[in-house]
Amino acid sequence: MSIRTRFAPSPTGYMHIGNLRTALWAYLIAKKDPEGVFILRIEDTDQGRLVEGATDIIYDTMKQCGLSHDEGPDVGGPVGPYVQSERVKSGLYMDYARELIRRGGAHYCFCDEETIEKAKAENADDSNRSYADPCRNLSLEEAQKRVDAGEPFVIRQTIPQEGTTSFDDEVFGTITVDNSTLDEAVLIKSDGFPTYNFANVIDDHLMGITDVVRGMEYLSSTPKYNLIYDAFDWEKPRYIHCPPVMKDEHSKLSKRNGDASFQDLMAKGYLPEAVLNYIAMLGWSPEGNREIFTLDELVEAFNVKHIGQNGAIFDPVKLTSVNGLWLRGMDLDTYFRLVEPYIREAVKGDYDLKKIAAGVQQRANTLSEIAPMLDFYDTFPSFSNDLYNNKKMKTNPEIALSALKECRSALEGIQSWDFDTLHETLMALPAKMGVKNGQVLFPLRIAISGKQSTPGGAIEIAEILGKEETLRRLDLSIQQLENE
RNA sequence: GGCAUAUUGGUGAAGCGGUUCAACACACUGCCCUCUCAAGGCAGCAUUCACGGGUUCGAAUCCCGUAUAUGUCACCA
Repeated sequence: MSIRTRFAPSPTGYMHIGNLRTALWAYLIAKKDPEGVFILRIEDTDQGRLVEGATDIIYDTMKQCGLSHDEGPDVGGPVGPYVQSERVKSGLYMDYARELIRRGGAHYCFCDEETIEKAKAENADDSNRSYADPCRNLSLEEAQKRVDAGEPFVIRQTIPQEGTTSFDDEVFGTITVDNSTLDEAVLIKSDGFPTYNFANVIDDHLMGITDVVRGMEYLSSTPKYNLIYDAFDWEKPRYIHCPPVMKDEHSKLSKRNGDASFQDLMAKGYLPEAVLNYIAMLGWSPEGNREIFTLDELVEAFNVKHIGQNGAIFDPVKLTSVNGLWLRGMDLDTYFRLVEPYIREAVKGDYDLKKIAAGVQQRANTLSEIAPMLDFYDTFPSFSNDLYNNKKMKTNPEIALSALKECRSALEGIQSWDFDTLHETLMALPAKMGVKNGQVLFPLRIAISGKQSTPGGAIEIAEILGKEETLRRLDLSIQQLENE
């Protein structure tokens, strides 16, 4: 049988990195199987927490990442609908809940909040169970009578008082718990909606999910879900519980914290591919030493056995490094197409943007680093002659002035203003003057850019600036030095 | 508090009882290259795997206890 996995977010806000990683892993696990199916299911049973537009963010994010689902609300599929609120309308969960009651796996409960609180308090001292529902002892006939009479009710799971329940998790191994520690949780709320606990199990079964991929916060409730599978006599799925993605040692990434969301990462100039690449490795490690993977390559390399059990701290610095690797690894044409708008942010003038892109490609780790590097093209910044002082280059304003004058006269005579000619002409100067390359080219670079550091050397910048502008700036800088 | 899970350097991590077992990457430091900054190359960076016991000829690797962290105990998912 082919693998079927699902990503089942609830539309309560935007996608944060931990969620995305779960989606990614679920995708990878499905796609590892050539016949595998990846499903998107929207879990919106909590009507109170729905957030306008949240579903679209989910679609957009998945799309940007290339995580395309084979079945889902927008693309359809054989086991729809794929939105839980729509499934509720068919009465499906209620039907299964009644069936569960018949099978002894659930019962009606009429307790109000007050009695629950009281029962909890009474139980607190002598029992591990936080809530033993008094209604579990009602006879079905009596309960049915009260339901028919219109009394408000919920349906709760009935848990055996004795024994243990255990299951195997692909990541955490065999987990065993005492039934006495399990809550008789609500399955159907008083508004008739199923809770996550119930809808999830029913949907996973009905949709033929073979591998349940989800956060490890569900680890302790999984035995309860298995009890439901057993009561229905259904085959249980494989479980892959994922360790959390942490913000720091103590706290998980939260939606509140802006920089943890996918959209914010995009806004900060990261590539979707790089983000995906990086987060795949939060809690998972590939077999060899390779670290850069495309989505398809991740499918190939991914292996559940290498998922770790520890929470992984999201490290923006490492992400930046991975992003830089992606950026530098692109061919110039692709890179240019991607980066042109970012260059345009800073450079309005009529320059060869592709040449500028080439200079920037080896230096920028994120897209948003690009514009600030390029501010000197449009406007020649004012700068202090102090910039010419550089110990390593063995330069100072005095050396700079003589070098600049030499450059000025050499540059003036150049007819065809291209890189090779420029290179040839300028490289001849240090030899002629009997100084080191840096003592000529460093001052030149400062003189025409006005900046301590630039994405490109003197020759590249002069080429891009053009003859007229280069000489203009050079004159200004020479003048500034002479006035000192 | 009960229950569950985990604990390798600043970070992600490899390692799964014994052939350098403490890989690899980020970060950091130094050097090289170099017309700046980057990039790239090279080197350094845990006598030690939370702590304490035990098992074993031999443990980061198995067992027990302690500590710590996270999760869960909702008519939230």
